[in-house]
Amino acid sequence: MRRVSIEDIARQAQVSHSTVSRALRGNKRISLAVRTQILQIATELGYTPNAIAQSLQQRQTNTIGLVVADVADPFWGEVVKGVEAVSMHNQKALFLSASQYEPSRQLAVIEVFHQRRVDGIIVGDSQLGDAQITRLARIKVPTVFLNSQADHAYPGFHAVGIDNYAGGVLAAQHLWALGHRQVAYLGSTKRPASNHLRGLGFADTLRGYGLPTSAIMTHHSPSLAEDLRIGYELASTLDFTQVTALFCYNDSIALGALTYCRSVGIAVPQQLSIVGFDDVAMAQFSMPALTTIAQPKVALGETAMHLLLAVLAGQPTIDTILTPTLVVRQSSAPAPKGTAQ
Amino acid sequence: MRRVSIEDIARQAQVSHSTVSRALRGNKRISLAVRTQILQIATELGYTPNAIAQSLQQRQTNTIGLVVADVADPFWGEVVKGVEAVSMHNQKALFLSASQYEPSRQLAVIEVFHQRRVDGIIVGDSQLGDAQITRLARIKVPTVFLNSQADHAYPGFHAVGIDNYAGGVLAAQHLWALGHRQVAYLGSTKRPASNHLRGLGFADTLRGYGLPTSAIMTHHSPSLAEDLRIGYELASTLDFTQVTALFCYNDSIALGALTYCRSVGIAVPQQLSIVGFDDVAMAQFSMPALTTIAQPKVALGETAMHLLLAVLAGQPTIDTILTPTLVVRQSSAPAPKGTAQ
DNA sequence: CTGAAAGCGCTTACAG
DNA sequence: CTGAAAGCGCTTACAG
Repeated sequence: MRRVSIEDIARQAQVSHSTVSRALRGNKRISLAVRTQILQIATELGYTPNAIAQSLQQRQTNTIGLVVADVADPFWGEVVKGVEAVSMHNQKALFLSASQYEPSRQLAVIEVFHQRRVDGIIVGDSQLGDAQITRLARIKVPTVFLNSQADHAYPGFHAVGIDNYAGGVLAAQHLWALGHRQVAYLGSTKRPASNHLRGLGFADTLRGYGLPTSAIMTHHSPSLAEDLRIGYELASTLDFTQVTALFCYNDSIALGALTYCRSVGIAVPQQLSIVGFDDVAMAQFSMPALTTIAQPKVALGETAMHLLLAVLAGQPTIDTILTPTLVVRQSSAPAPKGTAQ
Repeated sequence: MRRVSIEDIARQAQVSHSTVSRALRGNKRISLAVRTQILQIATELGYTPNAIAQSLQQRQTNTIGLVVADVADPFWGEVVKGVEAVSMHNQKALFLSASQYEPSRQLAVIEVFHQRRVDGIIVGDSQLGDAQITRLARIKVPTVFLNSQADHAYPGFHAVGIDNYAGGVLAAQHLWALGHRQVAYLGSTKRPASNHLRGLGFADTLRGYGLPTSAIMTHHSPSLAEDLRIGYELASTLDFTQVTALFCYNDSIALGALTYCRSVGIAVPQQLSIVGFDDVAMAQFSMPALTTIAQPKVALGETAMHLLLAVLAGQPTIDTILTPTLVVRQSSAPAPKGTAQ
């Protein structure tokens, strides 16, 4: 059951396989007559070029590798969508692999991608450490980091991300303006860097307004459960006489917290305001609809892919930090009377 | 910037590249001495085998292509997760592409996968027509259909899916037992086959109980918007004096409908019961939590991949239809007084 | 135990 | 305008 190759076409057309190759690639030096003949035989035979052979010969596979921590995460689903769209549009095939938030698996996936000689790699939520980065540098595959979770930048590599700190600032400004003076941040342990920055932007800003650090609580769960559940459980540990507003690492955590509150009769936003992050599809459909710090998710994926394409094309590039925006919906409202200082 | 090849290793080790190849693959006919020496040089040089060259030579790429309609769909996110896990575990790399519910793009993606000589393909929500199937048959790539949306089976191909009709039956039984006698089905135009079967199982069962067809409404939206919005909009067209229960194509549509109901003050489940399909993560966290027909989403993906692996291994296989289960939560309750016949 | 040779399916510089 | 040759980086049957 051999597949048909240019050799087969050549035989039928009584020409050399070189000529077939040229005709197929639209080389104008082949006479129109033989070119059309070859094209016709090719369709008759149901010929499909072998991209593997082309890749080997051209030392370029037109293939991109994408590694994300979790494919089923609603945020990453949108990001992958953006990456895939641009990838497809530029005739690059996309390899997808999940790393489950494990740094060792991130590198393992990258090694596999390299074996397959992908032209470039996009890694989401990178937690690669120095040793792993050294190895990556040695591999010399153009790489762009998407929302890196490393504690420092990776010199020599490209990155696109969101301004997490600015997002935290936005949440703080919003909640402060509504009169909230006792707040909590529900964070995510799985994503150390963005978690830290969101919480920091939030706390710094409130402290800047004069709020004592003691009025800003921070809660993290070591659990590896899904975010909705983490949000629910974190909320259940809260002392609601001490907080009037919650800022959550992301919408899933916020939605989980919201569900807990409703289940125990805490009115949102009358008694408690909740602000999420990401603006996933569900944020518009919760009751109340979620106030959130929106990330341009699809654009983030598109931007990362465009950056990578530019790198591959040898063009000069600059890293991109997109800016989040505040989307006010119904889960946030003025602090309940008597709580403001 | 050439990468290091077995040729480079051979030169350093003063042996032929054949010997290097053998040593690297653990061929026991190579003496231990030279084998260790070669292995060491390989690591020193940072050698990574070129899978492209191996693929060409072995006429097998250890690569699988997966085409789904929408990566960001919460149901498919879970399914992809299952496919990816099994794929990774069996050292197959996974190509991912989105078809946006367009049959022409499904085939286009398949053609690209074939060019790249994937060993097998999994296509989700297939809407391939006869002409396209003819082409696919000609390509002769082992293919398994995951939740096919074609109106008839594809003879000669493999399939795994859920028993949609049985799911509709489950919903009907549940709602009937609760005393509902005026119901509506909120369907999905984007997935014709499963939509039809879910609605049919639902309606057949109720008719079997003696409910007149006029008491079973069906609503579809031609919109290509996201499911949450479709559910919201479909719900807004309902005459709630004529329905006490809703069965929705999936959880997203159900969640959208639920949001609409809450926004206009219709109490769920007191005035209206809602049953979804899929049991996505969010179903447990809506208020009220959603009663739904659960699909084993990750298992569906895993099963499809296992089936494909069996086909590739030349083992005998049988198509699999998984059975959905009813998960009762808080969005369904006895029909309000006075509505039962 | 090891090497020389052929070949996987292409592309392209070099001749003619 | 077309062909013969080399080569991309491997694997493996055939000799020795």
